[in-house]
Amino acid sequence: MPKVGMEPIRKEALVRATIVEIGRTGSLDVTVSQIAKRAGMSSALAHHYFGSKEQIFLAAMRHILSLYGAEVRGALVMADGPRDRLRAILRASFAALNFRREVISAWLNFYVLAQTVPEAKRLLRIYQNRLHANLVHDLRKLIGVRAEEVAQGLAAMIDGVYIREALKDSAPDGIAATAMALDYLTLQLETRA
Amino acid sequence: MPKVGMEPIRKEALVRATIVEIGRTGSLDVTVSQIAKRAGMSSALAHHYFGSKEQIFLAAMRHILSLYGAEVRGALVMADGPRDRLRAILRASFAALNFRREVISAWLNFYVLAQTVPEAKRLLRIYQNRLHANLVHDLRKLIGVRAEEVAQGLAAMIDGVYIREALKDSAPDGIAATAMALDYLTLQLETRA
Amino acid sequence: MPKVGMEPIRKEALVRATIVEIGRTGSLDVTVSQIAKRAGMSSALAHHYFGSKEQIFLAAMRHILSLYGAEVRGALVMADGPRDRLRAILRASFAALNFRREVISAWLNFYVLAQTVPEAKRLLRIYQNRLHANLVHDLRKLIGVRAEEVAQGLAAMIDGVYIREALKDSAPDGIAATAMALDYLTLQLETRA
Amino acid sequence: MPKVGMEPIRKEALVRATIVEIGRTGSLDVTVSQIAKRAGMSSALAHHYFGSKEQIFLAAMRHILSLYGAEVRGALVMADGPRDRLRAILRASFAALNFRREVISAWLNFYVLAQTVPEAKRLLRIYQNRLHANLVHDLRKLIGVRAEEVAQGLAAMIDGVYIREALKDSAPDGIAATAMALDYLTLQLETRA
DNA sequence: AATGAATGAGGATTCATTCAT
DNA sequence: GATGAATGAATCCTCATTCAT
Repeated sequence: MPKVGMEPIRKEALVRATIVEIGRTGSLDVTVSQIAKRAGMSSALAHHYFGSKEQIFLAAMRHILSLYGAEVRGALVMADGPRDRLRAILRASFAALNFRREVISAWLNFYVLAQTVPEAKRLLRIYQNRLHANLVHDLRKLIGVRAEEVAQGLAAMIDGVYIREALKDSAPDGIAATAMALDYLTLQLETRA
Repeated sequence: MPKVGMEPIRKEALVRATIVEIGRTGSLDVTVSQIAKRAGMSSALAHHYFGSKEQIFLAAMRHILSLYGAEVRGALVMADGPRDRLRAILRASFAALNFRREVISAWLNFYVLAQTVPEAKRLLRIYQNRLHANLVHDLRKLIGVRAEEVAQGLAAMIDGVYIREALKDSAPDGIAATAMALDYLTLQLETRA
Repeated sequence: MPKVGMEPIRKEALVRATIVEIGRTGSLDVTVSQIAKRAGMSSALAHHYFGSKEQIFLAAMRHILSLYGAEVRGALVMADGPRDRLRAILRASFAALNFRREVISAWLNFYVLAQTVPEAKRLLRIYQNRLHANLVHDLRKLIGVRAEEVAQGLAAMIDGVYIREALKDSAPDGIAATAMALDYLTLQLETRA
Repeated sequence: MPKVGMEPIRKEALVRATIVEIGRTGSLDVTVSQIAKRAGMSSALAHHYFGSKEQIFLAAMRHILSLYGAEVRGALVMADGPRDRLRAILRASFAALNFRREVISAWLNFYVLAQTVPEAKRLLRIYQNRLHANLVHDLRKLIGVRAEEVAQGLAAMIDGVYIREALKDSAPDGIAATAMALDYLTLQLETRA
């Protein structure tokens, strides 16, 4: 019997390495060799498991999106009531696991990837739709018809904070980011409710 | 007779072509040949004028940033009072000239470029600082110490709207974008003033 | 219980698969993995049994040559007299078993292989020599000294018909091919005898 | 003004080098680098002029086919009457320019290429059709309805002689080859006319 | 000023082959 | 016997950049 069961291990290592490398260089101009090397294997093996560089990138995207999704779901479990749930979503968006240098850089680059690769666009849209649905779901109970536009505003603010973070030299500050989004939310609820 | 004074003409053609090509492909993976071809000249000439691909990109950035700067300055000239000036800045941000498909795509990609190329980062920071200074200048008169954070929020929202636009299939909607930012501003002024 | 006696079974499966794959792609650019997959095993096992890709190809050649040899011998058994024997050889050359798409393509490619691999050249020469000997053996009885050149002509015609078949879209027509060769033979015998 | 007019020179050098390399290795497993090196340039330049390896091969085919065509046309110019013309075609087929080691090897490999590359198949078919048309044209005047099958036989013999030449160690013998084909022709004409 | 010519460096991908289990 | 794991070595192709004219 052969050595077996390496596939998931290798794939995960490659996905992590991809995110690290994209974060490190700040761009998608990362070679498969670099990724493979950081993941501790040959580039040939990386191709063996993923078939192409594009698939590696997409797997990395899925990983990041699922991390984010898990964070949000986890936060919602413990939230009580629409107001609390909305706060939970915003907090999760800037939680330490997602709001890291490399992950932020990866997000930015995935937006670029989505311009070229349809599957990347699809994945990013799923994220956007899910976030929007979550926000609207709770906002509706609080501000009715204005839920839609406020959800758009919140989403824009979240993405905007992310992209601006990519320019800063200092470490990402999730607390401040959360505060800013919460402030916008509070304002809307107080005034329009 | 040698052609004289071609330099600025050639350079501008290349800058325009660069923005178009980045917008078309949605990435910085644009070859100098593509750019040069679209600008109606050989790639050798492009190098002759700019020295390197990086310089071409930077010139394109400067162009876009100066377009934006001009739009804002133009809007401010006709504005009267801090409230009106703030509105003018937001309107200028989503004015038809800046809020075009290609330009939006270029912005997104310049954020990526800034991760790698120091000069690109510097240029983008100048834009951010100027915007921030403009916003704070007028906000301070209206909401005092809270000016800083509201300026951050507005800037994040502007960038967020831009980046999200890159994912949409429909044409950019400057009116809706402006409305969203104005709404945020109004809310802040009404509540915190 | 260890599986015993698998070797000949595996080897034959690989040989058949090799011919099929060469026929399918029409070239020697066939990967060991493709061959192994079609033969229902891993490429590692293919190497285990044959040692190298080259050996797999050579085994396939031997197989095809022995198929041809068997066909000819079978035909000769039932032939009576030199004239009849010559006709039998020609008929066997275009018999259904040999004159199939894949086998024809394999022949063509084995001629190419023989340019590079000495053993392949040796095998092909054995085929040529045997055919020549067979033809001359009987021709001598009929046309004496002219046997040599007529044997050359017949052999060339056979190979020519094969190679030209590789270009056709329609299925190989053994009947027509046989008729053409027989016609040449008859002509020689009638005129020169 | 730039250095100019190199394209045809480079292209021809590459075509020649391709034929030499295919002849030398006896297969299509020739790298673009090998070809380019022999042609005295970088592989990048080879790609610049031809776009792809496949196009280089096709150009080499066209070259060989046009050489052959020219040889035949040249021979026909001086031929008088159908019998003479047929002899001229056969002689041209084995004339020194075509019946060289490398060219023979190239022919063999082009038959292989035609299995995979449609354009190669098309080119080879053009050659076959032209040869067939030429032969039939003159045969018809001499043997009427039997022209078709005799043309097939002659064509098969020509190709067969070529392919068998690829196996020999000694230098190609155009005289003997021509004699063999002429003999077949003569026989047909004498008997069936 | 302008460009065709030319290349070095690099990158994605493939594949025969080996190895550990 | 059998195979998943793993890689080194190629190979095609691209591209920024330089140069001669």
